[in-house]
Amino acid sequence: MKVRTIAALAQEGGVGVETVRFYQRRGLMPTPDRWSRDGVGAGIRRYGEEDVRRLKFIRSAQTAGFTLEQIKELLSLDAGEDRARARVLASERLAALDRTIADLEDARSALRRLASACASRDSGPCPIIAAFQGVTA
Amino acid sequence: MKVRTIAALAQEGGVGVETVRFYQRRGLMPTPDRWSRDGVGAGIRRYGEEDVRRLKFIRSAQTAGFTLEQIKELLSLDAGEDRARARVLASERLAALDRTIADLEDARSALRRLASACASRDSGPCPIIAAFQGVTA
DNA sequence: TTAGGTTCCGTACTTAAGTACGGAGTCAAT
DNA sequence: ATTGACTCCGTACTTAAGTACGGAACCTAA
Repeated sequence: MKVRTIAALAQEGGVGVETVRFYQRRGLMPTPDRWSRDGVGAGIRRYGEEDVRRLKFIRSAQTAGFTLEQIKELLSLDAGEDRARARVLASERLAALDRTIADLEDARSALRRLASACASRDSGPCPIIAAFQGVTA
Repeated sequence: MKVRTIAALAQEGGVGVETVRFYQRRGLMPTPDRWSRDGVGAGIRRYGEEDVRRLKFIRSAQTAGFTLEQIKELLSLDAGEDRARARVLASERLAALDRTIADLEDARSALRRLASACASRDSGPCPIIAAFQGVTA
């Protein structure tokens, strides 16, 4: 099993070192014991595959719109028995996500209107505010 | 033309009074002159249809992912002549929006996997972290 | 005309998610 | 053994977008 320093872990997870530390403080990532290969001195903390998976999960869950607090709960559920709670969190987020996606799709069509309203020729104002009228979001 | 107080304006725009004030401080909303119907005293500021449209536009543009700073620029473009700049802003945002929507759709399918992975029966842990593996976002 | 609800304004506080800093300890290569 | 990079840790700062507060001015209905 490959071990890595916090910098290598952070890089694999696509975040900065300080962010990993921040997740540790918030209880989302473990703070493994320090150790040195030669057993001399206090050593530094080293990280494994599990930590990489965990870190990547945090990033994906964030993309899904979970807050760090909720992700923390998800991580605890991953190890626990409470499937019902997991389903609740997933389906609530799913519903919110569907709303968000719908809103963004409305926004996209408003932007398309805007782009084409301002496309023809190169002089005079284009009605930016008007391009967004009628968007319910 | 109907005039309204700041509270009525805020309500039509779906925001709080303090938010309207905040937009004024940031230069996104005008701060109309005060006046009283009977001409006595300093009066209060009153708002019209244009302000309502402007406020609603700000909210929609926010949904589209523009920052307040960018929205401020859009508002100035709405009155100006720089169509090219408007197209740049719109198309940049459109590209970002497409990426975001794609990411959210990935997240949605991960959540679906999660929900169904935790659906069957009611005991034992469900692999929350694993349900998100393979999501590029 | 007076009571109460609003408005106005400046200033301060909040939240989420980082980001930065500084000094001391540790590691790896020369 | 030294040097330069990296780690550790506590604390402080940042950013975006609000939210809240408090006192003075203002407006409206009774």
